[in-house]
Amino acid sequence: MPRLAGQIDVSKTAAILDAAAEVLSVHGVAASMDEIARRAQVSKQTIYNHYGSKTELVRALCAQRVEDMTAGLESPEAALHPEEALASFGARLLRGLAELRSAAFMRMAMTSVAVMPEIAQAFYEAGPRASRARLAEFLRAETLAGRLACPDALEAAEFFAGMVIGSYQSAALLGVDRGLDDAKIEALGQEAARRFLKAYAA
Amino acid sequence: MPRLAGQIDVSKTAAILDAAAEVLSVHGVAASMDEIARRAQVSKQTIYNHYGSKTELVRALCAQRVEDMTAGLESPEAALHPEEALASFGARLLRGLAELRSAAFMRMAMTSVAVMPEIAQAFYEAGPRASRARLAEFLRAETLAGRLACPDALEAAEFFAGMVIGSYQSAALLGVDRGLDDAKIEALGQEAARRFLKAYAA
DNA sequence: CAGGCGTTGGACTGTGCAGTCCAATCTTCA
DNA sequence: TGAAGATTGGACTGCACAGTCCAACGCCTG
Repeated sequence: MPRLAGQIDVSKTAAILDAAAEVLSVHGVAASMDEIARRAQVSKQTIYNHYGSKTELVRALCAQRVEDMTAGLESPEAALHPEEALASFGARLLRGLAELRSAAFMRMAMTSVAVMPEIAQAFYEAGPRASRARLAEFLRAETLAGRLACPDALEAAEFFAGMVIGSYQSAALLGVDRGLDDAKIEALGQEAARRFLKAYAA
Repeated sequence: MPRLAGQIDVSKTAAILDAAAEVLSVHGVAASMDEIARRAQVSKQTIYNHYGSKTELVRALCAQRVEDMTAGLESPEAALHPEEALASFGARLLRGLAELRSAAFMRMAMTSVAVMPEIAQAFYEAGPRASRARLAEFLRAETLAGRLACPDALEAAEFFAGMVIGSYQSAALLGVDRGLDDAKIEALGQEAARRFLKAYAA
């Protein structure tokens, strides 16, 4: 990768961020800068040239992560039958949780609540809060269309998301493997959708 | 508090554990032994006499916590109307989450997944898993009695617990204050119970 | 070619912490 | 009263890590 004379090497920035993601998701905030530098095949000084401090590096990494989360979030498709739409939305939610990376990052954000509360807050808004908001929007539309009856769409969204996620999130965060495979994820999404429709039938 | 000649002073053991709980729940595993000693009004050496190492101290503290969790766990009362029983069980679940101490400990357990996976596992079993199991038992009984129709009681239990807890757990863990007061807790438990009954009507 | 600037790696500083050591003191039992 | 053993506090060791410094080197641009 070429770079301009005396300009910061952008390819290094990415390498550092990637390495930081790997190392931090394993060791949490306790990970050492030396190890990140080693993993990124970059001198420690270079990291400090790019980010100034460990705190800044973590902040940058979290910002990227939050962006990824927001970008990857899709709303339920109104074109489908509500049960199908909910089932597939639920399955997507669960799949997101099941990713190891995601649990590791959530863990990191939690760890640093005391040190950097804004980061944890950002995670909450981009993750749980945003997904519920999207779902609530869908439920409101379905209610207006007469296919559902959700007087409090946000509460209903929390209920549905909670049903699907159940204790899988706690399990993932606590490193307990509950053997969630694709088939189970689909089945859970479907059953939750079915029950939800019964509870909120128009 | 009296003690026997040359015997470990039990009152100190408790003081150490209390201090450790306070300090660790604020600073996480990063808390220093010196501070715990200061808080317990005990010399550092005494802590080492009692527990041998920081790891052992954390382990003991978690064991105590797990015991408390298990002891405090009550089943829904079958004598009540299922809706009331569920509502009050749900409210209890939420109240448990809302306690700051509980979130801090969960965070601590998560932080140490990499270092002491058994501890995290124990938390999972004593917390989320045990409460779901109790609830499932209740649902099975109600199903047998013909007041509900839960073909898969454990799944239904996860659904109900998930509805109640919603994203409040994530919020608590991420240090986001959602202003859960007693009134809201009651209302949530009630509404969740109502919807659940509709979804699983006999 | 020359000067500027990022990069490198390795040495270095300072700090904070786990865990140890020790001599003095306290508490109970025999 | 004496012996056993726990407690104390403060000094001490060893280590790991954040962050700095620096001299040598490469890469562009003018």
